[in-house]
Amino acid sequence: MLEKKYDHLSVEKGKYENWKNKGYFNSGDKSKQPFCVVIPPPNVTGKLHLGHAWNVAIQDIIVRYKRMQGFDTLWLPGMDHAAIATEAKVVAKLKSEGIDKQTIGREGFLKTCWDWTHEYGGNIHDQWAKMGISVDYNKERFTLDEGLNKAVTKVFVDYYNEGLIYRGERIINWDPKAMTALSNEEVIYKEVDGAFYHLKYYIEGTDDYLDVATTRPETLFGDTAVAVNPNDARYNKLAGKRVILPIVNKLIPIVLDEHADPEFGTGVVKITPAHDPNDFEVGNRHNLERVVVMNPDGTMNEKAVGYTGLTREEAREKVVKDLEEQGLLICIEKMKHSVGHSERTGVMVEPYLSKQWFVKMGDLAKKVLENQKNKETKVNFVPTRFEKIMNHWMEISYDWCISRQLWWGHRIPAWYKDDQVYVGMEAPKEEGWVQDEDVLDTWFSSALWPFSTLGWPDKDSDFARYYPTNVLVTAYDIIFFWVCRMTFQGLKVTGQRPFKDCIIHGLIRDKEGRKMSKSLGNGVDPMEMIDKYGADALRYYLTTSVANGTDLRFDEEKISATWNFINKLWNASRYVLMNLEDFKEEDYTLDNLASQDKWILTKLEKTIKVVTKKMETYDLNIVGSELYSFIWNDYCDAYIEMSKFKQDATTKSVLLYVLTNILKMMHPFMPYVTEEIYQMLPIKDAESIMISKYPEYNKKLCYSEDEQEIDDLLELITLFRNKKASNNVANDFVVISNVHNDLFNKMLKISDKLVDSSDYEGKIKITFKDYVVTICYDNSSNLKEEKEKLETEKTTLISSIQRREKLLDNPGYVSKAPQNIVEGERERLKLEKERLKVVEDLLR
RNA sequence: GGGCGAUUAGCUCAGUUGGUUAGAGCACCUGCCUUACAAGCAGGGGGUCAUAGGUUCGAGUCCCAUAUCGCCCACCA
Repeated sequence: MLEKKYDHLSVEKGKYENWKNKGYFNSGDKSKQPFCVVIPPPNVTGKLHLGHAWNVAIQDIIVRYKRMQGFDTLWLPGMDHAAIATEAKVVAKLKSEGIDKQTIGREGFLKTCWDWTHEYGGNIHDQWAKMGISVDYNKERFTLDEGLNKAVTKVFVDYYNEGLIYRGERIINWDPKAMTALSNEEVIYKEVDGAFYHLKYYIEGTDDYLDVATTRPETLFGDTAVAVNPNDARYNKLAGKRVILPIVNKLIPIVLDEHADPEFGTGVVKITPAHDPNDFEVGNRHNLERVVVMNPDGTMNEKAVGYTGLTREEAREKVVKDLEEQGLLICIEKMKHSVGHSERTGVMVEPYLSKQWFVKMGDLAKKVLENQKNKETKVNFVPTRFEKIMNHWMEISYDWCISRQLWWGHRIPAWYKDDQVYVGMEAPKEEGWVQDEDVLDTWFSSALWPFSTLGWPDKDSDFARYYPTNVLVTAYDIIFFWVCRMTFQGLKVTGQRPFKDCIIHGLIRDKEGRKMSKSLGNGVDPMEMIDKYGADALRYYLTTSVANGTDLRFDEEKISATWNFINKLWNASRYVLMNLEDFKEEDYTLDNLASQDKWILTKLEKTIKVVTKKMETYDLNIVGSELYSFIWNDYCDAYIEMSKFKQDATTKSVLLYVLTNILKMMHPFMPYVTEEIYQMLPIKDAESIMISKYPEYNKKLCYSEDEQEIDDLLELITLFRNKKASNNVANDFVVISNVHNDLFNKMLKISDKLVDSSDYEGKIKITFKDYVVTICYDNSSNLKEEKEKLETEKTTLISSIQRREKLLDNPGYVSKAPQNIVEGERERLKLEKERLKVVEDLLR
């Protein structure tokens, strides 16, 4: 016997370990169709937040559903070494112990990283277990494990040999705190208060100067020209002349270049090729020298004579002050402009000339765009609008800077000796070769995740069976970082898309709609919610509250409401089990079905049909509401109530049959509570609901006539209760009824109140279709009130009838609208006219 | 500057290829401890679907414009 109240703590205890030990999570049954999902690997040193909980809940629902449908499901778990994120944490930790990364050296540092990996990886396992996710731990991977390392290296080497990876000196985004290059995606632009510093660049041999406006005066040590637009009549005649670079007092040329916008600033722009991507291009066009004026840590280098060693910020202050003293500062114009910041360390990114490794994106991106035109082979985004995000990225794609000046990651498989470069799977045999110090962008390895984890490039691995994967689930903010890159890597390396469907969910926000963040302190720990309401409630709440692709405002009250829903299911099960105490397998029968039995079976089948359809399109929120209303309204409020008046073997069998199907459909959402109840059923088709068979729509169990009959009775019951309540009918009443249905009388508790006629003055006449039920009661004081209500009803009816008549008189409507719609309209008109007649009679 | 999304009940959100009287949860009002559940039951109130046009027999849904909010991308010397 179940406890009176659902207790999530006891229900969820021990089940996960049991499932895991029984091997239910494992893949590999070759007799079945494969279905594969790879988990978006969380950062190994991270802590799962609500977004992760949401993400894995969606995947687990899909995977459990497919597993119950008889697929050989492989949900592959794993974690990401998260190069820069982890390294930053380890560096900070070491620093707090007074240790510098350089002191312990590469080897010592990596050991610390691995220690952390093992420690934190365990935390993530614990959190996954609490969420109840059915991943195949036998297949777990880590982005830095041996197999993945091999895949990463192979892709690098192959690309290099094909000319798709090259090493070059370019302006890249430099993080002066982490002291590494970044990709464009790792830069976040923020509006900051800045200023235009107007400086005097005197023209050689004259007393005239050019007003050069810059936001970064400290970079003037790297200026190698000033540019004006060739069509700018104010300045173009100055081409070929030279100006005196302030402070440095060096002569630099005035060049004509389209980059200078006459409309912007003063129309004169200083060119610093080593510290600005646009200036770099200008420098290339005019063969200008590139002068790097900063050290990797963001301090000024020896080129900034007199400023060497100062930080960027200190240098700016001093430069401005010195310029002012020398009379070279015209003015400071305050303005707002957007400045790139490092996603990880938060510091201002320095555009920096540096030798790095790049992936040539042009052809790779084109391949994706081409493939997206093919319906059979494209990545299907859910919702579809997110495909545009990927396509846009492919259209504007620039070469991807993949080298990072870090230690924690995949070391670049390149070796140098004098001027020679060697790229290969193994180090060169001869003496004197030195390996590149850098590692790869963490996204380079995660881009290979859908196939590297399956054993690629080994031919006889899981790769052959499970690739391409079926579904990838991720939030929209990861499309640029990950989805785009997996797609082009998959297409290039394997010749196929990495996944067929890509489900995009939104971000979790707080109740006010703000993004959850550490700095705001508005984050919610999913584990706390699980302790409080259970994983089942959290999972259902997260996955059924909003449509795909939209953000979710976290609302604890809704989890609480979900808990109530589970409690409802729990108590319904409790009722069923109470009724089935002595029930045996041989008692089970679906013969001699009464109308209400047929009714609930029909509603069940309809629910199975829509649920299955919506599961296939990943509309989990619709599945959720369908199940909710079926369970609560149809099964609990109606069928269970009706079952109390007919407690034969058929009723018990139907109660059990429907409950079993409910539990199965709910199981992907609420694995724990459904398993708990399933285990107590007197008849079951599997040793665990996890591996039981998912319901299939069965048309044979649909009885539309009985469905209609009970629908009508329920409608009539509601009308009856409504009228009775709104007219304050006490217990002293009798009923004249033409509804000769015992169930109806019992539901309304009027079996002993039925009469053929009555002397009571109070009469409420309820009509619905052919049913006429009159409540007769002794309460003359209510007569006036009742009359008013009838008047209101009459007015409403008349206007509604007029509306319908007008509609049905419209030849366009009758000829063009679908037949069944028009028929329905006629039917309702007929009912309303009949009711109007009744109301008018009563008012007479 | 380009793009995307949102705008529906007091709040948070659904709303399928256009087709009954636009739904749910929470909140609210009324009455009930009816032996599955008071974290419940029964009944109820509450919306000119942001605004203005258009297409259509018919628009929350499709098209155009506008407003407000949010996000993404690009530029910002």
